[in-house]
Formats: sequence, C-alpha cells, structure tokens
Amino acid sequence: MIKKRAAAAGKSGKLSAAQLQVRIRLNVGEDIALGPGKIKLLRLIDETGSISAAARSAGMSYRRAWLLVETMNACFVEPLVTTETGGTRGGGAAVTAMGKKIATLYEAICQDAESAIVSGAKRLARHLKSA
Amino acid sequence: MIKKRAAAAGKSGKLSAAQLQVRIRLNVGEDIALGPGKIKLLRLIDETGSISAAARSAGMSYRRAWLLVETMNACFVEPLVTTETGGTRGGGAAVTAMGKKIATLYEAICQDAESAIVSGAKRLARHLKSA
DNA sequence: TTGCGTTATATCCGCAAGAATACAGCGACT
DNA sequence: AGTCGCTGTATTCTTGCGGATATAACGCAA
Repeated sequence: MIKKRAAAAGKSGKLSAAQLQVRIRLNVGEDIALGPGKIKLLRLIDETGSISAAARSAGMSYRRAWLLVETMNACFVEPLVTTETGGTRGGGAAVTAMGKKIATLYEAICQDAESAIVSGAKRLARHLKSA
Repeated sequence: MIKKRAAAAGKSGKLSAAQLQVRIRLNVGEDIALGPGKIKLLRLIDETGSISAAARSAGMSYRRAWLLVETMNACFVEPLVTTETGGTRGGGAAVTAMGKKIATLYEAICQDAESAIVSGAKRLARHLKSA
C-alpha cells in the first residue's frame, strides 16, 4: 500500500524537507474572513486588475476566486475588492485602500508570529527523523 | 449536525465571535508531522490510554486516529505513542516521554505565536463587520 | 448593432477524503 | 478453551468540495 499522492506537490514544492509553517486565519462565525489563500488572491487581483486573471494566475477556478472575494467583502465593514462589469475590457476588479491595508496588516502579523516561533521551531525540528 | 467548533477555545486568549486563530503545522515532506488535530489526539490518548477511546472522545473514526498516530510516529526519531495488543483490557496506547515533550513544546510555540499577534489582531478585528 | 471580455450565478459531475464496516491477531484473565 | 476489548489492516460506501460548464448582464468600441 503505497501512497501515490505526490502529484499535488506542484507549486508548493519549494518546501525544504521539514518546515514549521504558521497559518493564520481570521474566523468570523462560520466563515473564514481571511487566510493565506485569500491574501494571495488579494495580491494577485491588485496586480492583474481582474478576478479571473488572478484566478488563472493562482491556478484556481474563477468560481473559487469569486467565492473567496465574496466572503472577504461580506466579513469586513468595507469591501476589500470592488468590481465593475462591462466597459472596454469587459470590466475588472480592484483592491480598495482598505483591502491593501488589511493585506499589509495581515502579512505583518504573520511576520511577527513567525519570528516569535523560530527558536521553538528549532528545538522541535531537532527530533524529526527526516531533516 | 451541529459543528462544535468552540471546543478549542480552552485556555488561550479569547477574542469573541471573531477570532484570529494561529494554526501551526510541522510539515515533513508530504506528511503533516504535527498539527492542532494531532496534538489534541495526543492529549486524549494520554488521558484515556487507548487510541480508540481517544478517537471516540474526539469524535473521529478509529481509522483516522490510527492514521494520525502512524504519521506522527513515522516522522519523529522516536515514537510519540506506543501501543500494545491483547492483555486484560485488550491492549492500549500510551504517550511516550518524548511524546509529552513534543506536545508541551508545540503548545509553548503556539502560545508564543499567539501572544506575538494580539496587538495586530486587535487592529485587524477593528475592521470586521461582525463582533 | 454586433462583438468582446469580464462579472455574476446556477447546475451538473467526478473524485478523493473520510466514515462505515468487516475481520484477523493478540494476550491476560476466568 | 473461551471471552473480551483493543490494535492493525483491507475493503466498500458515502458525501462534500471543487472543477467544469453554461448562461445572462453589462458597457464600451468599432
């Protein structure tokens, strides 16, 4: 019984063998208002100017990307992403000032958390079989 | 089918309905050597003395619990859980000294991470619609 | 007015993760 | 010897999530 699950490795393959990973997510009731995937999407929307382009770039379906945006916007007092339909290029999406602020704040929090755990992480990793 | 998600609230800092949650997982290649679920299971095995009882208590199938234990043991240089079959009570499982050490270390790391993010968390939560 | 690319939304389908189930092996105790 | 409750493992069943697909509306430009 051999696990052949290696297929999905694809994009996240840059992990060194062992990695202590901090994932921070902001829960609001049932929903996840913010998480690593949503932040990544936010960045891509900002770069590309559209949800669909960001989705393609992130390797996810438009449906999924759109759902993430919907959830984000629903959880915050102001939308993080605004959209418009029609027009020359068919429409588009933009990250609001609030969206950028939130993304920056989130990343700062991740940074804080990561630097807070490095020493502990080393002590943990010491007991791992595979380096 | 009610999701009982409040369980993890336990001891750490509680931010009302909206909660910034740090999830720390230790990846080893494809596998997740350690994560919130595994630590919880470890604690339950320690309390109950068996994988099956711990699984019942955690509301997961025996199979799942056993797989988690197998993964954990495979990732560390020493097993975190030892098992024995047969005997008076049919067998059982125990968390090794190493297992307890790892669990404690993991929880300390989580604590560090959490206290590192509280100020940022408050600034984030300020912009949430709910809570 | 037609065409374009996007947002927005509903529906269907496949698949994989996990639950459920089943069963063998173990060992102490009656 | 027989029972009991657990570990260990294989196999089948089920369900939820996401992908794929389809379609409408939109608004500008040619």
